[in-house]
Amino acid sequence: MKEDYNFLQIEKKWQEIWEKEQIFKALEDPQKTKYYCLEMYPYPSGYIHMGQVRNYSIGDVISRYKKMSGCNVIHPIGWDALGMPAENAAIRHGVHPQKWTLDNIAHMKCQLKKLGFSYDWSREVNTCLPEYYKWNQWIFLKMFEQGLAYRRISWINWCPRCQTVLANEQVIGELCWRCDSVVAQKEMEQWFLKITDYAEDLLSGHEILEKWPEHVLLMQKNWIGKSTGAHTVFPIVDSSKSIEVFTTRIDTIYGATFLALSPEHPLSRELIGDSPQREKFEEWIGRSISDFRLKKKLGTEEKEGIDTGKKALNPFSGDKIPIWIANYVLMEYGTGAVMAVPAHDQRDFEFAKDNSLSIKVVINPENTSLTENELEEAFEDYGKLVNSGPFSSKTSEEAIKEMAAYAEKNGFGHESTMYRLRDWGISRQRYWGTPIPVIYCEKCGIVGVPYEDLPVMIPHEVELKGEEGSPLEKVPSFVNTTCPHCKGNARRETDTMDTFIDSAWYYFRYTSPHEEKLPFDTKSADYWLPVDLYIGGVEHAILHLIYARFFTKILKDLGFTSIIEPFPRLLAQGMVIKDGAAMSKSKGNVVYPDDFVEKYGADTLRLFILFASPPEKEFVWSDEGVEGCHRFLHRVWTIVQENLDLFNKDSSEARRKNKEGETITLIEKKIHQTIKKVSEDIENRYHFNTAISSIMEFYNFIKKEKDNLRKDERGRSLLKEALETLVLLLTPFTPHICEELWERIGNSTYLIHTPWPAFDPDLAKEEIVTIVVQVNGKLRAKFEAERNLSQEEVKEKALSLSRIQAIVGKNKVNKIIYVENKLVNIVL
RNA sequence: GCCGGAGUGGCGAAAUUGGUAGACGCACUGGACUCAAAAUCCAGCGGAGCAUUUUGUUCCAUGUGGGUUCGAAUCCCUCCUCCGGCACCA
Repeated sequence: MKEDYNFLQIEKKWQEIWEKEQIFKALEDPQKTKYYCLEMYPYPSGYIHMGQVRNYSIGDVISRYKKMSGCNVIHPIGWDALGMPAENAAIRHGVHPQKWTLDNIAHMKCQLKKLGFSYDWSREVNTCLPEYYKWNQWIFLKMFEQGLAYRRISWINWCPRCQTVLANEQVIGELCWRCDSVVAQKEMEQWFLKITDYAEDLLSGHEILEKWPEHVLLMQKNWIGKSTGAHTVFPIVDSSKSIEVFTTRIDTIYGATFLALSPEHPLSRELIGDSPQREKFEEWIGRSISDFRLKKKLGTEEKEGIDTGKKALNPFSGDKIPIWIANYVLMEYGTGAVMAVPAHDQRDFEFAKDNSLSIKVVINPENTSLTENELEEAFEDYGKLVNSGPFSSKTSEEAIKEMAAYAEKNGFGHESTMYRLRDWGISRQRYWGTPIPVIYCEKCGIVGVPYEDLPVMIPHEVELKGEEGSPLEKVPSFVNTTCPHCKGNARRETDTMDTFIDSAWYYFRYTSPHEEKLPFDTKSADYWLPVDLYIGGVEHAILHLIYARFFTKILKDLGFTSIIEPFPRLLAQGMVIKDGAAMSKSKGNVVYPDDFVEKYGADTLRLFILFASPPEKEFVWSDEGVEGCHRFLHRVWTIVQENLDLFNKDSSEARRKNKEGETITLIEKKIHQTIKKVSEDIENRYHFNTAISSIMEFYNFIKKEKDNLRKDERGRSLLKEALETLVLLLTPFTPHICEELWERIGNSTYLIHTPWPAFDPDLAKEEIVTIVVQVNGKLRAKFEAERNLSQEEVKEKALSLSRIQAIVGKNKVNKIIYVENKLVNIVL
């Protein structure tokens, strides 16, 4: 009796069974090879979007494949549940952030379950629960003890109308996201994590990450931005003070015609001193700093400066050079002061031209000499030194080494390394985040909350209006506390942590999600970690992935883990595109998965997403493609249904071996070739699109051969084997339909516990190969030949072909190129 | 500006190590089934030409122009377009 493919019913049925039987529960088992498959956990925005469906479908293929291949797989999921959108919802709709978040999680959990992902839900992690964020606080305190968490004044975005700090993401084109006021820059005391201490580790760790996409490593490398050079001290004339600069081009130091300080440089104000134009200077410096902080303007802003009237002594040349304050010098890189070499640095060149400062050539290109008057732009390449005292005529490379050594010997400089990486500012004046566990006491200063008092709970009762600073400041019961040391009155820190902290270590928590004494159990973490495959959007290439690597290194230094890199293998998936743009609410081109699950089923949606393009590429959504995949699943369903009788009759006779003397049939070959191809595509390349296409080819082949095969006993047995293989190979992609068919053909095991089919390399080999015959590189003929025929035989055969003879004719054969089992190229 | 990545039929793509360009799917066209339609099944499907009863066969085609090679979508150089990252980092 033929039955229709009722996907809705089938998917519901198996999802319930899987859940009831808890077949995806991961247990530590030292006997088995573990496999940790991790996908980036979602923010509970309300709906699972297509990007996440793609992310999780990829992970599910790998997880299911690895399980069938005998690995002990951990495949967890959780919620990145703290963050701004919950607060915005509260401000706009008056719903409490916690309720909003938990409701969203409940809904999205349903969505994920309807897609049939093989998650171990017993390990679900939710970062907005005290059981989780308690450990953010715990780790923070450990870092605070080590001096890795510290407080300092820094610049933040400030909305003058709302009277509040804005995160960078809340500044939209220099305007406040809420009230459209122009955002100002303001200095505030903030908490920082000393990620810069780990700059070198983060960089050298790349060596282990050979299986990361190169462009991601490159982005991180640029972000860390290591450069080597030298520090040099320029004494200020008629003063006991001096100015230190960092340069990568100490070879150009004889060409330094002025120093430029950042307006924020501690000496700037002092150097202006009692200058007659002091007031103008003060105004300019104030304006310059905040202008300058508006990131958008960086690089486009006109270079401006003020002459302090003071001079500094170039320790190499003995020249007295003017000290300027210039808006193009960054305070937070290097020393906040630069030696300006207009002839060999384009920025200095422009500044010198605008301010009529002198220009001095000290590097010449090979075989040319430059003159100051003719320079139209700075010559920035390496070359040969001139006008550089004892270093003249050396090459830049030589001079860089020797001059740094000279400076060191004479006590005014030394070789040094700089990074662009900045310390991680984690303070947020926000409600829906992890409270920073610190208490301010007038007597005792900054005191960490004692471990036994953790967690510092996010207070439930709070007024969220989106105005005036941190919401927690206005909760007296939260703010007012006692000092753990002196028991006197004290004030609690009201800033909360950046939510990137939560995601910096959640994959540790998955390994022991119910651990109560520590953030995670070290033994469990040692068993499961590192993550064998981490899959996620390429948009997290820098921030999240650097923070997670940083936290792992800290946890290692604290002795809680032995791993040095959390994610040895990263699969950065491409974006989901529709109508030429990334799917996003603001673009209005979002397609929600639910409608498709309803209409075609989860299996179809998953198959389509995986089939459309390889994971690292962009995925272009098209409504029509879905139909094709749905049709394919229908066909698979039908062909198995039509041949159910095979499985009833001789179910005792499992896969049979070929008897002596029986030739290997095409269908056998196809079975083994397909298993090989699909396994390799999943295992080595993660190219699911080609894996699926070869399953489709396999189906087409079965379809064509089935009537023939049914004619004799051997054929029937092979057809049966082919159909079984078809179901097994499809399982990681479309698990529900496969589970149903697997049951219908008489199996009682879950597919996840069924071994992935193995291929026989001998059977997968082609015995007859097509040899291509080219003449002068152009395809002229083909013939079939036995595999591994000798070179002579193949050449002879190729030359004997009548077509080839006609073409070759009387021409002289120069040489013949031979590629084994592939081609012959006759060169005339 | 600097650093990456990509560009292949009408569309998504394939070609894994330099060796048959376009697998697989979508769309489209024709046919079968049907009173009819949908669904399904079968066949065709880069362009141009020649020949022809089909089987054939030639030329052109992987953004542009060059190069290396017996042979290039693949390697090298030029330019164009699109995407991503960084962006006064001394």
